[in-house]
Amino acid sequence: MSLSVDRDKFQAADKPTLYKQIRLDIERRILTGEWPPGHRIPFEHQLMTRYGCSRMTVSKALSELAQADLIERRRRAGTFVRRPKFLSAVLTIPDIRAEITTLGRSYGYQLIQCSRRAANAADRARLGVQKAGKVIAISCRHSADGVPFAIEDRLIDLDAVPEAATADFAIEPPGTWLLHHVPWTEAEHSISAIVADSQTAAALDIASGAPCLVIDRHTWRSARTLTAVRLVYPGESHKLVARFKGG
Amino acid sequence: MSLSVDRDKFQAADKPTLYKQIRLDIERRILTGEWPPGHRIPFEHQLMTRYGCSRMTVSKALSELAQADLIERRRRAGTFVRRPKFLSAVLTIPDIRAEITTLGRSYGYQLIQCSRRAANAADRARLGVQKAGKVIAISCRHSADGVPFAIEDRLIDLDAVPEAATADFAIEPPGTWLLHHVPWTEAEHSISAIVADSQTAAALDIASGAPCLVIDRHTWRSARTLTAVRLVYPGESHKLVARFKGG
DNA sequence: GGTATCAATATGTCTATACATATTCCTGTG
DNA sequence: CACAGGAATATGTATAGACATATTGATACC
Repeated sequence: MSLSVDRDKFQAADKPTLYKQIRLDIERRILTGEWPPGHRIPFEHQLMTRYGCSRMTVSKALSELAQADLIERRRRAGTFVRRPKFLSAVLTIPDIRAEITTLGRSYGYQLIQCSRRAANAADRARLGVQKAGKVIAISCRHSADGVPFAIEDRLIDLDAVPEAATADFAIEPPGTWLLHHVPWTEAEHSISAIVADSQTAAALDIASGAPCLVIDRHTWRSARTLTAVRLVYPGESHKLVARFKGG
Repeated sequence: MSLSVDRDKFQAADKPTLYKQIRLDIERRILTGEWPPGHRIPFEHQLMTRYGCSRMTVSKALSELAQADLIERRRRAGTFVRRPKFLSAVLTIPDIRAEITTLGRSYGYQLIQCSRRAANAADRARLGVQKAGKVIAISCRHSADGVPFAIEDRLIDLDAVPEAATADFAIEPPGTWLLHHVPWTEAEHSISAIVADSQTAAALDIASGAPCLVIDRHTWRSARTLTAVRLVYPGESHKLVARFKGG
């Protein structure tokens, strides 16, 4: 029986070796905006005199930053801070409201239910937390041009996200609010298919027994659960598309 | 809606330098399941004799894999394939056979139909190619412990993949064969939900009208279509999981 | 002015070597 | 047998040097 031995990779204070110090130093300058996107980072031979080490060492630091997509290295030209990377936007959590409005369609939102309560056993299981705390449970519906687009059933851990108590989910969809107010570090999508029961069918205005695509999303910040949400989409009219490179 | 994963990084194909070849070789073994999670990767000095290079070179390949979280390196103990595979199903091309066998279940495969023909209009539309060429059309079924796992309906462009003419798809599943023989550069997954028609239901041994998860995958090499495949999974037993980081 | 050519230059890869460091394994001791 | 401590070992970091390669920028030529 292990009490969830979770090796905290954020606190794991690596021994500050030289190349790691260099990497962190440059990373800090980028993240604080001291070196904005497009900025040219000092040449390797300048960095080696600055840090008093060999070129291989600064090269190792820069290589890791390049692999993490924070910088871009171009022969002869130099090394540059990358523009806001698309990869993260790509793997980011979609904001349904933005998704619909950017397609030029009108977005509609109805709050079905919103309650605040102490977490019961089912809530704790769904959030994957041990001890009881307060949660907000929300049911709502998104629509595009008046046609139901998705129904959402969400649980927010109020201990992890106390600010959520002040949000008005009758006006702003919880997903949109969270995206704008709460930073997250990890997320997991679990995608499956179901057939609509009568209640779901009524909410989505489809036939009972029609296929639906389900996304169960769990979101964390530093190993702490923030929210769990289930989104149900009419399965014939919606598709998830993922395009990627490999080889 | 889109989970729109577009990892487009300008360049087409990196020059295959030695350390990159090593990295890709190991990556392939991990992703195809040849080296399952927990497997200990050969020691660095073994890899340097295998690839005929210095330890620094294999170390660089391993370091990048470690940064990508595919492997874990432990001093004195060795290097191991990591258990939680990041960005699994949705963002990689899973080898169904490996997927099943690494879970310790027995893999079963039945070729339902395999024909070779000149591409008709429907084939061209599905492959997204203009001119007619030869194609291989395959229908088959995968099962785990004797229970149907997925049905597969695939089209291979023989002009792009002439080696496929020599493969025996009665023995080896086409997905597995392709993964081991044909390098790809881009792929797109389109995920949706359907209800099983009577034929699908019979093939998957589920009730007619039961939900199914569908993956339509299109694979290219340098903008040239290689294959298009539709995989149908029983929707209640199977889930696609995508785990990712953000902020 | 436009263009082909070439040298300069910054990054990219690789080697051989050295020592540091964390773990495991083994061994001697109580 | 338990345990402390040392030897063995695989990875981790760092060095200097060498050559490769892509791209820029200047130069010469038409």
